[in-house]
Amino acid sequence: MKLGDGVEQALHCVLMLSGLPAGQVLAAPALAEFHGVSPSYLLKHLQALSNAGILQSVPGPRGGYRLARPAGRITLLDVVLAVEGPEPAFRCAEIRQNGPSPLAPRFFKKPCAINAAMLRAERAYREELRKVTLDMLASPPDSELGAAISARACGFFAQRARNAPPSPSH
Amino acid sequence: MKLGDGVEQALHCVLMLSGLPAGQVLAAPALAEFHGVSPSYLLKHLQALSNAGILQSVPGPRGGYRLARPAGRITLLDVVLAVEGPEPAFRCAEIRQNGPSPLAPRFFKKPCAINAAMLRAERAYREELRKVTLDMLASPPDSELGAAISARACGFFAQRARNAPPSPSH
DNA sequence: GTTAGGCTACTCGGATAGCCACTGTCCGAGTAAAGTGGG
DNA sequence: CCCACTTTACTCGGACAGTGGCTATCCGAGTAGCCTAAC
Repeated sequence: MKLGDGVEQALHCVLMLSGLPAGQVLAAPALAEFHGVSPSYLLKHLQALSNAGILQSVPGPRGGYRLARPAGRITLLDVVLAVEGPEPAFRCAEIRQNGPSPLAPRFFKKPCAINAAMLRAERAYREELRKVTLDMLASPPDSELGAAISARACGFFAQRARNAPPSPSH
Repeated sequence: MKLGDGVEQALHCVLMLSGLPAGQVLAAPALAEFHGVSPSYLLKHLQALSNAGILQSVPGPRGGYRLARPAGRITLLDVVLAVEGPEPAFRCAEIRQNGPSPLAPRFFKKPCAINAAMLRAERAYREELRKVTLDMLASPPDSELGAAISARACGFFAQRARNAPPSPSH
């Protein structure tokens, strides 16, 4: 049970993009520099987020990435599934069917109790992630931490954010 | 996010051992043959379960494995953690500290909101697995499926199970 | 017949190669802006 | 002065190697049972 490091990068990126002023985009190299990670590798995950419909990519010069829908409608589960893939962590190989005296095939229609329990646990995991939307993760601006984060992000936005078509599609 | 295949093997093995009559043990080759998996590889995970205190190993001829405590006191979480390791799936690398304008170190005392949310979700996952004990997974003996499973296991026990010291230690 | 000794065979335990997925990187297709020449 | 074209530079997108962990395997340490031989 191990999540790739790209998940954290993707989460921080979408969280940062959630604070971006409307009508502006941020390029992948800027995001990579801000987080101190490899631009090429981050681009890989940004593509996955774009393909999943979470981010919207604007090609060409002054292009970049932007949230495809409001932060309140993007959950942590969306981001994790987009990066890690939708398949569940526990995959039952049905080893009951192996061995010298396998059960009759008609018993295999329903998943075994072990598989059911594991999937139920993973369902709880995903449900917990589904409850959390991006706007919940922004630190309260009245706190010292929130103010510092906002200041850092705004300063970086003023330096690197670019204007782009307000809503090109849909 | 992916669990190793060994988890399923370990779960099926402990579930089978939970139905073993008291005072008997089952050897690793027998468990491997019953489930149709590699004996050497299964042995690796049985060792992990033994080191975790879930199974009890009896060395020598007529030796084998047995549950170290009643099935009602063994949870799925115990087995999963023994095989996969105790560290959480999401590890925050604190990439906030990277980049050109990192936050002040005093803000890093508390984990970021992302890390907190991910750990909370994983906590729910583990809590769900902790609720399920081995005796809950045994199919009800009055059902057709339960009867078939019991018959298969008992037949295999009569063929491969061996007597061993009733309770050597503790 | 009984018993002590040695032997054998079977078990678990840890240390050792092989392979796949994640990590990290590169170059190509596409596009908006800027520069340039002509009208 | 205005406009259309070319060039440029920057962006995203997909295809290509490197490495760590899971997969699979082997041989060694230890022990219970069995055989043998002496008493």
